[in-house]
Amino acid sequence: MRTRAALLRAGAELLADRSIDAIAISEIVDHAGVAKGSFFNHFADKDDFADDIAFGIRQAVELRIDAANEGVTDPALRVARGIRGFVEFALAEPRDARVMLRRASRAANADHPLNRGLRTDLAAGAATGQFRIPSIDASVLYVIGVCQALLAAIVERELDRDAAERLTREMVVMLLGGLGMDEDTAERVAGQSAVSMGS
Amino acid sequence: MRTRAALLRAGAELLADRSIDAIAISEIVDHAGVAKGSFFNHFADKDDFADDIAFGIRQAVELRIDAANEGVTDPALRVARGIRGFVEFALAEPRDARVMLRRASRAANADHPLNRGLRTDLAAGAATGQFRIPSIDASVLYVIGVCQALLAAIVERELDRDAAERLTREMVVMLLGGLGMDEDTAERVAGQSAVSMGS
DNA sequence: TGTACATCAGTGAACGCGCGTTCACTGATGTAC
DNA sequence: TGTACATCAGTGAACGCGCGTTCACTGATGTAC
Repeated sequence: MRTRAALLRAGAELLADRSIDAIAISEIVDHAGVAKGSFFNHFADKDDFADDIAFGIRQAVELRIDAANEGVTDPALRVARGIRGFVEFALAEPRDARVMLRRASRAANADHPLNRGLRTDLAAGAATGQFRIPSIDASVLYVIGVCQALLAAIVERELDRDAAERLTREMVVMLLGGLGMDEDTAERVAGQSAVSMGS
Repeated sequence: MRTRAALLRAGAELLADRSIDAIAISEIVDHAGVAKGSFFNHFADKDDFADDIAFGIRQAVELRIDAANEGVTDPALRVARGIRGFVEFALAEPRDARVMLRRASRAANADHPLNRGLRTDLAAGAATGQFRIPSIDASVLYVIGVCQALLAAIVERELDRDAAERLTREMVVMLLGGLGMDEDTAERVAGQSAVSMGS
């Protein structure tokens, strides 16, 4: 299965800059260093191929988010660390992050599986009163928007870890402020979520 | 120039659903009801064509935003009404809004001309103390993110004016909260920006 | 261990369709006199 | 006003390249005996 893996890797690299429709299969196989016919041993067509890549990326992201939030119960901290999980992913796999952002419109709908945890956290925080939000639906959308803008800035500006860390902290403070937390608490939670990141 | 206009209109319709690379020139001219050769009387190639469409859309958006903020000086109200301007655009020209969002990654960089006014407003609000923000740069990004998520929800869910109005108000309240305004003031500003919208 | 055979990922030449692009031509509109 | 000519947007048939897709073949690996 080395061929399949090489194709997926090549595809992810090319998809970071262009849509699948702008990429020829010849380019993909050239980039992967395999024969053209091999492509069709593994994928029905280009769309199937792109879907497989997107699926793999989504799995990798979910892994990071879940790892970031393991054992954490406080809703505000969970939201903050969820954002951190995305940022970690963007720093570790910038090409994959670009592919994810390119396809983001589909993930932006508030019912997407990736957002089920977020919805739960926001509802929990609203229930305890630490979040004061106009509606769960709007707040899910709100968090997604802030998170996407943050990730887009990190990958497009190619920020290093320090710069990304700084920007993330600033964005998380504003994010939590918008969820109704006072400034001091927001700062504290943002700080807490930061110290637990690996360097 | 009826032919050129027909091509641009057809292109905008097709670009709402697919990237330019996934659209054949034959499709565009069929959709526009003109001869294939005519395409090359007006555009050098597909990318040139797509750029022209994007330029036209950006002009239309700028018109709406400028109109929304004419004579308004209060920074918070300007930001809120700027968002309203985008929402108005999304409601009036949903196809164009989809094209804009599809190309949004380019507009997401905080120095984009569309964002020059936003940056000024945020700096002004920070200066008067009505905004308490960690940095201008991060807050520009923050507003862009919230606005894009809002627009994406409106056009993807095909919300009607009432539903869009409700969601917009909720998002603007959270947005202003994140910029450091207290909840009551944020509610008041969101309300003020709403009443001045046309029905 | 050695031999014969089966399997199947991988190969790359070949094919033919559909695409972007060209171009000789048409016909409507404007202009000179 | 009428005539002759120039201009140029618009046309659609034609072309040929590059693409997605196919397929007969190769060679490595596994299995039976």
